[in-house]
Amino acid sequence: MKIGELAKRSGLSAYTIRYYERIGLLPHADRDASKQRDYDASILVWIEFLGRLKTTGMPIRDMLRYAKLREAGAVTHTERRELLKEHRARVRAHVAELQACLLVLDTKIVGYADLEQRMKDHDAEPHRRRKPAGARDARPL
Amino acid sequence: MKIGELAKRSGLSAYTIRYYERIGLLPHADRDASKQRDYDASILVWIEFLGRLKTTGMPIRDMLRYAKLREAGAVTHTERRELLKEHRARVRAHVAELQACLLVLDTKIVGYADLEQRMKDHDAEPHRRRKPAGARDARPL
DNA sequence: CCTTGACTTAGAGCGCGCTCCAACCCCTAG
DNA sequence: CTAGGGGTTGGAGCGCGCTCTAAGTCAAGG
Repeated sequence: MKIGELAKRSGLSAYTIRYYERIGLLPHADRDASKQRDYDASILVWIEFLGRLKTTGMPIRDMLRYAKLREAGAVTHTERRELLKEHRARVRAHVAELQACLLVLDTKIVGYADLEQRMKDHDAEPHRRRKPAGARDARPL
Repeated sequence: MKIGELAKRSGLSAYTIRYYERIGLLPHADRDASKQRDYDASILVWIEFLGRLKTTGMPIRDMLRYAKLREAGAVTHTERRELLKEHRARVRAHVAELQACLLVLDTKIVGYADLEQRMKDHDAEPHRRRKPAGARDARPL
């Protein structure tokens, strides 16, 4: 597989693939007779995994650490596992943070909806306070 | 409150506060007699909210849109609400993506743990395959 | 009075992660 | 034979979000 096809299949641009190779994120690809990169399909698995690390916010320099360990072979399993565990902890913390922000966002959005409702009420019947007492409010539970 | 104190209280640097004012994320602060920014504590609420937008990955140009609407007053409530709803949808999608990645990470981490276990077993008793049949494996459910 | 230090401005610089360019090479189809 | 469309390289450029610098003003404390 040449770089153009790998680009299509992986979703990365050819520019990015070459860049990743330059910095060491992708292993130096074998070249064919005319010095063009010739990829094995197995590289896709690695690229996909890199994508997940990226999605979860891992900076390139850390992916690089992981890539180096990977290239160093089986003796680095423990180290890689520790690296991933630390990363996972950070991602979990980040997800929790996002969920907290989502609650705030919900509150804010509901707040705007309320304000609009009140403005409509005000336009329609300026002397009532807040909502008109409707049937749906009769039993607040 | 002067910029130095606001920096401490908000967690932003004074540089960043000035930068935010320059680009319009923070309203132009009133200046005291000697032309120094003099803040009201209420600005902290806005900065905190900006922080949540940032945490949730909103780019500055979108925060700017929101800030402009805010300055335009109550007539923009609906628009602001829509903006936040769209943002919320993106954040929710991102959280879902992260959670999917976390599952992959979990699998990967367990995989490394298994490999290590097998290597130990192999060192100890090279002729057995995989795990020694222990009590905890007797009923796989 | 003079120093200290926090403040002011416009603008330069930085780290990240690409993205693209220039100039060249090589293979294939018409 | 030649045009087109891929590939190669090193290095420049970009968009983002700050971060810092230079040169200056100002107010309070010793």
